[in-house]
Amino acid sequence: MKLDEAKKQFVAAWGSFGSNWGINRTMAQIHALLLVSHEPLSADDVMEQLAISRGNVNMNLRELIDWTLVDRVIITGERKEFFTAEKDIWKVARIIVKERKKRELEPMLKFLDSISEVDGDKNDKAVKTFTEAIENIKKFSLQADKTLDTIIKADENWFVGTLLKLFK
Amino acid sequence: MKLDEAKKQFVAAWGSFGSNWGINRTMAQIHALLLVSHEPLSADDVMEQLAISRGNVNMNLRELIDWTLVDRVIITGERKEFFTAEKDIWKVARIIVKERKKRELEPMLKFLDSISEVDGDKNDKAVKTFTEAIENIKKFSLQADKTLDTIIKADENWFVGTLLKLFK
DNA sequence: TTTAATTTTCAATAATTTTTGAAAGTTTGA
DNA sequence: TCAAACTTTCAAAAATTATTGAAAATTAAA
Repeated sequence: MKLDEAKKQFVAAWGSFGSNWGINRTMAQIHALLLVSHEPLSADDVMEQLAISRGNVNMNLRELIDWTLVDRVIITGERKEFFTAEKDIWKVARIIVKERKKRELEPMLKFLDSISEVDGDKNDKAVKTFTEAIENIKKFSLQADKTLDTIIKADENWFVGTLLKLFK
Repeated sequence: MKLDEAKKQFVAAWGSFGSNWGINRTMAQIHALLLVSHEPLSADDVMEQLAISRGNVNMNLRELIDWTLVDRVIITGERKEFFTAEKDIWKVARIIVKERKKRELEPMLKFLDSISEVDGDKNDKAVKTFTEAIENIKKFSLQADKTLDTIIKADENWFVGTLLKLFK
């Protein structure tokens, strides 16, 4: 397969993969494009290669920078800004875990606390089912939170070593 | 807080949580409603409590059953079908992991295999960057696949025991 | 400064996804 | 068998989300 064709397919696949995960398609495509580029790209490069508008590129690049998945780079002698993506996939995974935890899990934990106390007889089956469900979800989420924290802090070697051994 | 109010808030929260994860909001809301119900609900109950149409309820319940998150139950003397959700949150998590792995990770792995060989000089920086990126993503995905398999097979005790200890 | 290059914003528009609801299909009891 | 109860389907409509592109803002060279 030709390099350009393979790149194109990868960008498309990564885009649809991302959109399963609440990340918009274009954002994932730009990320994919930068992941497989051997040199930094300008906004114009991205516009051209993905055939999308300047505004769209700008907004999604900003979002990627916000996630710390992409960095602006200065190229001497160039007026334009250029962009590169973090290439270490373990680091990428840790960044995504960290961001999603912050944006989703932590608010959920806060919310669960806020509804854990309901009026009424604790022996009432309806009340009991509800409070037990919430308690279990809270326990689970706290555990997930801790586990994810450890993963975020861990490096690849820890992962491949300890965890892989554990999961033989 | 009153039980009904707490339930309503939980359903709304679970719905928006779900939609971050590529699960449609209504599907997540129906799941939430069943999670905190002490008795099975009929399609009419769901329609009424969530104020949504019959068709919508039907389609999303079918999807939930397909995911094995919800079961049909027969109530003697009743003509209608009723529905309950799996209440064990660890089991729920394992089901979701399993389904998403099947629907997303496995196709991605297949795809990565299909583009790993590109024409051209292996010393060409562009080719090298691409093949290395794909190889790394493949390695990562294979590792994730294995790890998730172990999690799917594990039970809660294993989780809380071994994994929690590991993650002190 | 001034001006040209570049980036950002955002209202309008387009694309996509979800929901509705009525008609068609199925099941069950009499 | 019939008919009422219930479930499923799916085209059209509504809601949501993403994209465009031109104008405004910013930046940097001269």
